[in-house]
Amino acid sequence: MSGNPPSIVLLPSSSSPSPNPSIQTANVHPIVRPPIILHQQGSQPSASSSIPFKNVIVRPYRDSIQQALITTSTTNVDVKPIVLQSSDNIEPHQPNKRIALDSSDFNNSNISFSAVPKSEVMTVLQQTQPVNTLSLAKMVPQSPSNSTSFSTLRLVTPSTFVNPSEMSTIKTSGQQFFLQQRGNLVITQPLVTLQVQQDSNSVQKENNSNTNTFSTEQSSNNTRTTCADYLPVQYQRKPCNCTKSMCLKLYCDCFANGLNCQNCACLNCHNDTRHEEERTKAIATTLERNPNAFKSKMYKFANTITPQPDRPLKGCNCKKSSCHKRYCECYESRVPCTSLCKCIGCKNTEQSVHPLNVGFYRSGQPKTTTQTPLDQIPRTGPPTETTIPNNVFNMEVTEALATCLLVTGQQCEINQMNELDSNLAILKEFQRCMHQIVQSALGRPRKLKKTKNDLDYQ
DNA sequence: GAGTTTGAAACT
DNA sequence: CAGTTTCAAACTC
Repeated sequence: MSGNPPSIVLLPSSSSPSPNPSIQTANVHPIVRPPIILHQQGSQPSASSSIPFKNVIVRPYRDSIQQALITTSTTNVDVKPIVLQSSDNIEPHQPNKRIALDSSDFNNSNISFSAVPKSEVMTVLQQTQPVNTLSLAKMVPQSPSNSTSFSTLRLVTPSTFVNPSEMSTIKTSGQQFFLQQRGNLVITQPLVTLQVQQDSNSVQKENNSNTNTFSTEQSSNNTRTTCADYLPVQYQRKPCNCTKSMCLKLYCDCFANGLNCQNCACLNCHNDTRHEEERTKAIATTLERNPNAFKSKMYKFANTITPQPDRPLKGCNCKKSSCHKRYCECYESRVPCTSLCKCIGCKNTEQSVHPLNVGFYRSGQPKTTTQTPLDQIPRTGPPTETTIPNNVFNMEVTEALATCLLVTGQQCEINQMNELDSNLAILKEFQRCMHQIVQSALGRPRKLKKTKNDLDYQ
């Protein structure tokens, strides 16, 4: 990912003298996690209102965070209010647009941030029942004329359970955020979304306004999120490491999958919202050259007896790997090579990947493989009318399932549902997904209406 | 962690 | 279309 050093600094353990007595120190175990934007706006700001919402995205990096930890552990840091750049750089709320800021964006602002007392953080947490959210800080407009409208800055964290007793608070200092917490550090993801609202009560209002929006579909009004945003870190796609392609070639997995780079270690990345125009051009160029680009090259449902629309568009061309290394795209996709392949000495046959892609796992599970519990479900024998095919629970299906469940859980949180109802909603969503997966795997038409079985759960 | 190998994508 | 180069990831040491 391209960009500047982080705007967020994580206070290290108690070995560092705290510059401010109110700042607690903590033993920090940085876990870089993907960003999640939980907050959703159900209503558009009125035209007359002046910037009712502002989204601020700060992009720290793992290495830089760790470096900052080292630095701040030995240095006294002057704590001053953090200063955002002029509001020109913080665009009015646009539900589907993110604004990426880096540390340089925080100069000469008319907005500053101050920490929220823990008691207030707790109060709001109790209001919103956030299992996945954490930390609030108040945004204090520097201009006295604006000071009447005290604003809330909400820091949204990954979908990790957060014990309220391990709460983080935000401290600001010059161009840095200080995030600190008792216990393990939670807010360490490379992309931290700060949502700024003008009205301190609007968190509550906003949640209330969303009570009717419970759905696994994301509203078009919502802050832009991707499926990957919601996935637990172990299921996230791999970050790319591109150095020369600007992530605008098919060399880049992110680009090839039609995704913006996120949490990547790439250099000079143009595969992001800041370079949308360039990215669009690159996509057009790539499609011109290869109309099948951005489509799955391998079939998703191997071994099915019914024709699949995602049969491989091309085969592999392996010469030395016997199609038994991840160099081989067929092997990587856990599907046997087909007549479309031009491979030499292929050992990635129908038998070798069946059942349960035994060869794949036994030949040494790659360290980066994102195997899910669902991948481990034994699946043997050819598919029949009543048995689902092998490989149904591939990564895409698993990710989609996990995403649906996470979205459901987050909607429950937003709607302030109690634990029991939340669990029930998630279970129902799981049932719905499983039913759809099985139906799809059996090649049956997608169910449009709920069955009696579905209704029994309600 | 550095260097090598590999095969897909890009280029000529 | 074929050959070559570039690229990023996988792999090895």
